[in-house]
Amino acid sequence: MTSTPTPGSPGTTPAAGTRKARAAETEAALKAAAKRVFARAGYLNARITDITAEAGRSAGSFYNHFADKEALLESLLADVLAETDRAVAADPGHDQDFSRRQSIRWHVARFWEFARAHRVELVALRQAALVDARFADRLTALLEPDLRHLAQHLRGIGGLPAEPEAVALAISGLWWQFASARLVDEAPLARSISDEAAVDLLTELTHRGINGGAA
Amino acid sequence: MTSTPTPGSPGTTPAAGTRKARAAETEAALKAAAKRVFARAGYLNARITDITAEAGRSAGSFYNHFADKEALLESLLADVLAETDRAVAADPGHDQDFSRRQSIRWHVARFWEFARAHRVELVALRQAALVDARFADRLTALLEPDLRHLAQHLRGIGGLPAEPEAVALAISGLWWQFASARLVDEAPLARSISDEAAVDLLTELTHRGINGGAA
DNA sequence: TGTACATCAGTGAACGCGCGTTCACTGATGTAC
DNA sequence: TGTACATCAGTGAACGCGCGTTCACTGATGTAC
Repeated sequence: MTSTPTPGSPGTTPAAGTRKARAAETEAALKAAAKRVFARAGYLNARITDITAEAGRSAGSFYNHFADKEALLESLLADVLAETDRAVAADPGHDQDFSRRQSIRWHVARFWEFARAHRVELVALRQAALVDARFADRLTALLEPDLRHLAQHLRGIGGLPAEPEAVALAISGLWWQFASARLVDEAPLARSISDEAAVDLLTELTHRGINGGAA
Repeated sequence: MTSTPTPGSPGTTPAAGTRKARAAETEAALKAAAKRVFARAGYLNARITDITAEAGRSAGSFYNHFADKEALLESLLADVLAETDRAVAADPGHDQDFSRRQSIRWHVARFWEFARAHRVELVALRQAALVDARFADRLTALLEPDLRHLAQHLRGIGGLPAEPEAVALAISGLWWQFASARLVDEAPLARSISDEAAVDLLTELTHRGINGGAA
């Protein structure tokens, strides 16, 4: 062989104990720590030194991996999107007919899983969006495909209470708000509702709202 | 109050306002300026010097009237509550029967007026609640009576999709989320909807959700 | 009524805290020959 | 294979920016007599 194997071959996991492995380990530790700190204190309240302390690293180490707190959030969001893309790709073509309760329930359940799995990142993004226009745009961009997807499913259904886009906005808002109350705010009222009951309720409200309650 | 005339604009007439009148004027100017700054930059991004500059006062003047930015927000919220109490007191006993579309529409319209009139303060409160547990409690306390009121109206209606409290939470969330999208976020989709259409849509979705779409 | 002093609202430069960010340094890993 | 040097990840004390907050000062209003 010409020399030692190049430690940085793209796509391969670096051998344990190498520099790159150590660096990757630290980066992962910082991201995991950030999620815990965000969950505990909120994104806006989280200090960089909170994150490094939680990860058991020094303050300066942070800047070997991220330019600032915003870059770290971007990195977390990229992970979410990558995972979501993988999940979407693994999905078989789903039932498009929103006049059927089963079809609605499938969509609500997917949404609920997504919100539950990524609640920390989603809440952090919403907080960041309040303060930073760039993240506000990112949030809009994240939500828009879902909105269009929903509106698409509504097109062609008779007896909607308004334009498909407006109804989609309202329905989407209903889902997000309820998920937020249930998964994040931990409002006492919301906590007493099981995940299944929540999905059932959103399904039923959506179905009635769209189809006028006709079975 | 003495019989001294209230002074005119500070620049033109350094008129003989009493001290208290001058102080009250400055306090009002600071509050009005704060609302404009909050609307423009958001509560969290607003610096105290932004507010004093907008009000045309010096930085130090702020502390003659408020201990800090939080105290100013508290003061704005007190105004909102006082005004709301007055409006509620002026209200005749309203229709309690949520099986009637008209009754729902009345409640939605009242809610919409409230959200529209006080959107700046409400958004500021929501932002403050993200960062400050005291305001989080205040927000919960502000919303709770409405929630209970709503749940009360739902009790006794047959065929609800879930417990009255859960349905109230979802319905209330729907209203808030939609009002927020329409009145605050200025999402392009939401802006194309008129106030009346918004109230109609929320009324219809609520009515269908509660009553299963039966007219 | 006029005069002298007290008090108050407002001013803005200066101060200082919190926290993000830097940087000289350390020890370990990689490379050259 | 061993040796000397280069590079890198990590460290943590120190630096400095932004912004809230203070405070000595000013001019105007109120009060005492």
